[in-house]
Amino acid sequence: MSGSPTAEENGIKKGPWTPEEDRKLVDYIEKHGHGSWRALPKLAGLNRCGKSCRLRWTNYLRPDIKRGNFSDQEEQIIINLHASLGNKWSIIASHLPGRTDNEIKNFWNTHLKKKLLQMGIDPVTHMPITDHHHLTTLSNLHHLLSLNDATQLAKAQLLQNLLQLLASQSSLSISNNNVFNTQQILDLNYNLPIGSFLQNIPINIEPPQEPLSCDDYTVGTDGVLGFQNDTDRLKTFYDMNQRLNSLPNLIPASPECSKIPTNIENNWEEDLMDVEASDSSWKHVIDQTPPSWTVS
DNA sequence: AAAACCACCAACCGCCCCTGG
DNA sequence: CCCAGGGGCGGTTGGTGGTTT
Repeated sequence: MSGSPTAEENGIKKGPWTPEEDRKLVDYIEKHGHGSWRALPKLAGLNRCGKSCRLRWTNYLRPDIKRGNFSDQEEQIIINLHASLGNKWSIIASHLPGRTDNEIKNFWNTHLKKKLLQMGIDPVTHMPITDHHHLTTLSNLHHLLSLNDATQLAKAQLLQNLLQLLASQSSLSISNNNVFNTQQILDLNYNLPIGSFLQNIPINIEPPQEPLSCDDYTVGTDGVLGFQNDTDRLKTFYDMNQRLNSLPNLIPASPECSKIPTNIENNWEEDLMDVEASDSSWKHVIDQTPPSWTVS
């Protein structure tokens, strides 16, 4: 193949950066700014290409880079933003101070994608996966419960959808005035782990009688809190609840399958999968009804 | 204890788009 | 309109460290 020589052919170094190279790059940028990235390596005394310098600076050496694991809040923001923006990593990164697009992309590919798939959510569309062949969690349920008839499969499917709906955590919350409250939305979206939300999940909710009052909350400051979806979600939640309750009870696969979860917290979905399922265990999850949940 | 396997992540590559001259 | 440079993105690689066999 002909063409321009590769970096290595030009004697340009590749691979991991040494502390010495890092120091040179930082020193130069602190004194002169980066200017033209193409010109920088020579001026800074680095045997690297400009692009490598730029990536090293923006992804690692920049002073405002945040280190460490992603918080639940950051994770939720990424999921929410990805649902509305797709793979716009730089835009997503702009909502997470100190995080780089590359870091977010890696985190998405190694953690979040897997997590969503395990929850039965398509990481591309953020919609529940309906293809049975790809519903791994459902197949786990199937195996767990020894489901062998259409009714139980249907119930498991509905339950799975319900879990997905809860997992999508939504912005559902009701204030004393029966109006969604911004702080509640933010709490739910950004501050509370999913498990906390689950503990307040109502099941015997009434269907919305009319469109929710949500003029002020259509879109959050980051542009991701679409309220129409929340209304839809609430309706869907209600509908699934009705359908779920109308189906016969699940039958435990064996006597050992009758353990009842005593506490479902942050890792509630894992708990659900781990605990050998029984009707009473589902009921425990589903029947946690807050004192006053009405929507009008 | 050692090899094999796996998960994670920094870094790279090639392509594309945008912008300014 | 064309071109060059900068920057963004998807996909991938390779090193490292932890876990399993």
